[in-house]
Amino acid sequence: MATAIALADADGVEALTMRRLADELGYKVMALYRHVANKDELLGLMVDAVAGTIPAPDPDTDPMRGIREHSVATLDAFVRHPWAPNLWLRYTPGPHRIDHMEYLLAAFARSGLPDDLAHHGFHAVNNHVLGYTLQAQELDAVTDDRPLDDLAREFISSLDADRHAHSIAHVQQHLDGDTGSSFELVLDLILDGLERLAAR
Amino acid sequence: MATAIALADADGVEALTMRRLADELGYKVMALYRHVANKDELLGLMVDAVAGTIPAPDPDTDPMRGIREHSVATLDAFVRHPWAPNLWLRYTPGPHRIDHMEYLLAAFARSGLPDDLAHHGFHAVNNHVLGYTLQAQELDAVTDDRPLDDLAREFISSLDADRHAHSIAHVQQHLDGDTGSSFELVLDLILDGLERLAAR
DNA sequence: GGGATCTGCGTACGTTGTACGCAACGCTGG
DNA sequence: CCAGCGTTGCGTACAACGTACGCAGATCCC
Repeated sequence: MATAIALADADGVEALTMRRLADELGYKVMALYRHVANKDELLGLMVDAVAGTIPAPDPDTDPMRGIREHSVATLDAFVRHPWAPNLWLRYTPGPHRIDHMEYLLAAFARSGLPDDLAHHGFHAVNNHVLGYTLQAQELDAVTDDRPLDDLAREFISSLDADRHAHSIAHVQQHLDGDTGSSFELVLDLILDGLERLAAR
Repeated sequence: MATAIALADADGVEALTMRRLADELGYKVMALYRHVANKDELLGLMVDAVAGTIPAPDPDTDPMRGIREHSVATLDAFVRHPWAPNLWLRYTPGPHRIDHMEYLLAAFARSGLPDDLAHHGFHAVNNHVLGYTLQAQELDAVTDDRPLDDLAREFISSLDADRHAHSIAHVQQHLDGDTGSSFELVLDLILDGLERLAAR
């Protein structure tokens, strides 16, 4: 598992072939099949292993604060393992992912939000973390080893200055780096919004 | 393109092979390569074609309302083409996707939000739509032709009733169907939150 | 009417996941 | 101590895939 994860981290998940993994481990391909049923199972286990590295905040920190920390920790793991978020969705949760899920649900349960808002909140936070990472990866993935700025500028100049003025401005904002990360801002938007809804 | 999309819709994107597509069209494999450089380009074009089917609301509807409608329309397209959201992230936007992006950015520009909030808002909404669809698909994808309810119940009974009480309750809520879709609720949470931030 | 360009395709290759069955090892009960 | 059995590693083999390459016929333009 460790080798497989290291390999995927280093060269992308598409570089993780059974042969390559076997090589790396000093075995031959078919030996791997004594330990996993097939590649799919391997990938599922890898995802769950990543989930296992996400630390759950202390169970008696303030719920909303715990949710925040938990989300940031998850984002962190996804940044470390860029292939993970995509696979995350493709498999039935393994034990670590269940714990991951359980923590978040427990925090929402302690938050005092009414049941249905807690339910939606869980999904909202999950979506946010996952969506945000995927979107961030979009940029990385597209850049085939060329500096991102170059690509952005090239993209801009491929656009029609009139018809796509806003798109140009938006990319320009990224280039100028004058906007921080949306991640925590939007996360707070969601959490505060939930509390405000509950208060009514 | 139409055939490729139909194929992916029907049997999943993994069933879309160059040979299969050629067959379906009544050609042989290598003929396809006169029209696309490689499979990757084909997939990119498919995604852009899907983006082209997403109707943009009238440009002078109220901005926030336009954003809402646009998001719902996008969700709709993603539901129709479940393979799309994943690929969406993997390619530099083609012309239709740029228009799609441009509409959303223009609406935010008209919304009166300060620049940085508009910038974050754009990402927040994109994330939400994308994340929400992906999450929804998780469920569909996992179900290998078995009724979803069965799988959910099986999942529940595989959990430890004490350690995973919240997870069980959450899945149960889904089974009972007593919570509506989070999609619009959370979307509004984000949009309202942005306006509230701006008002301060 | 003759070249250039476009379109379809046959053949072939390298890479991938994995089925199948054999051999060597180590444990365990008599 | 040994027979038998489960476990582990692996060699061979195959089917499916994306696609490089080059030829042949059609179409278009001057």
